[in-house]
Amino acid sequence: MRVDTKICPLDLDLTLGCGQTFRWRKAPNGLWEGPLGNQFIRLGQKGSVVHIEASPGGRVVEELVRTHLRADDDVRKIQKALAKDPVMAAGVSELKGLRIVKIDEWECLMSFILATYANVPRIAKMIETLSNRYGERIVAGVHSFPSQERLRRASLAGLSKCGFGYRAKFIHEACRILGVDVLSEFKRMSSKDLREALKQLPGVGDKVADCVLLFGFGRLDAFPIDVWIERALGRLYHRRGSYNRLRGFAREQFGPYAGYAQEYLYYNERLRAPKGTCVFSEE
DNA sequence: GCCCAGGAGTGTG
DNA sequence: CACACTCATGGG
Repeated sequence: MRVDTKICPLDLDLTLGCGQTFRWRKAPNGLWEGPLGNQFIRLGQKGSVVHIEASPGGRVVEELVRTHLRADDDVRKIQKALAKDPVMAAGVSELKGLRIVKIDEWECLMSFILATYANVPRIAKMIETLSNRYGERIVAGVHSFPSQERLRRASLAGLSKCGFGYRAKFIHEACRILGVDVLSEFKRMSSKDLREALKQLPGVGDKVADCVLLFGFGRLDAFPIDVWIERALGRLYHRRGSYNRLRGFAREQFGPYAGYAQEYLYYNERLRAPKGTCVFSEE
């Protein structure tokens, strides 16, 4: 199976390797591997074509991958809109194929509760531990992300043995609070109301809420601010201050595609800047 | 050993 | 509103 990316650029390495998703691994043979829903997926890219393998096989895999990679986003239009900002204009040229990922709402919420104050490798490890203990086996050594029903049955004592630290309690309490159909109700809410609803949950503050809005619910105007984004805004835009202050600046500066701007800044600040070749430049 | 990490919760001024 | 402190723990 294949997804043609000729119409609009899509770069698997940029998209799956930039830290916005935690379960994909690049195998030594160059293929990206990971669980997606209840299937184990392998993705490879040759030029403008993405090859898909799934086990167990299914007919809806391509649609699953297309949704996950947001293959229908018109990133050229998005980058053109963002390029009215000179910093963006100078920096997006090598990130044309970087796309925001669309993660399952439940998986995204739990993942970013676990992600608080941890680095990306550790987050990936925690999510793998959670999946191995509470998810269902897909193929040898790979488990799906645990469903609401299964995770709700997890005891605090069990979660506390997973090496999550104080996050174990947040996961446990969030599972108790969330009803079965709450997430489908969330999907119909405005971004503003959804953000407030998410922040009611234990372990969900401004940053986690914005991550879940962006990566889980596909609200492209959300602008999560972590330590890397805070640095980038200070370094490139000379902006500092509270979360809400920075968020206000981002909304005004980047508009409805602030989420994409955030991902470009994040990639540059966390993955590119240490190498010394900054894509983005000051002024 | 150190410092840091896709922070949140709580209390205080 | 802002800041200060605490919370557990693994990676570099």
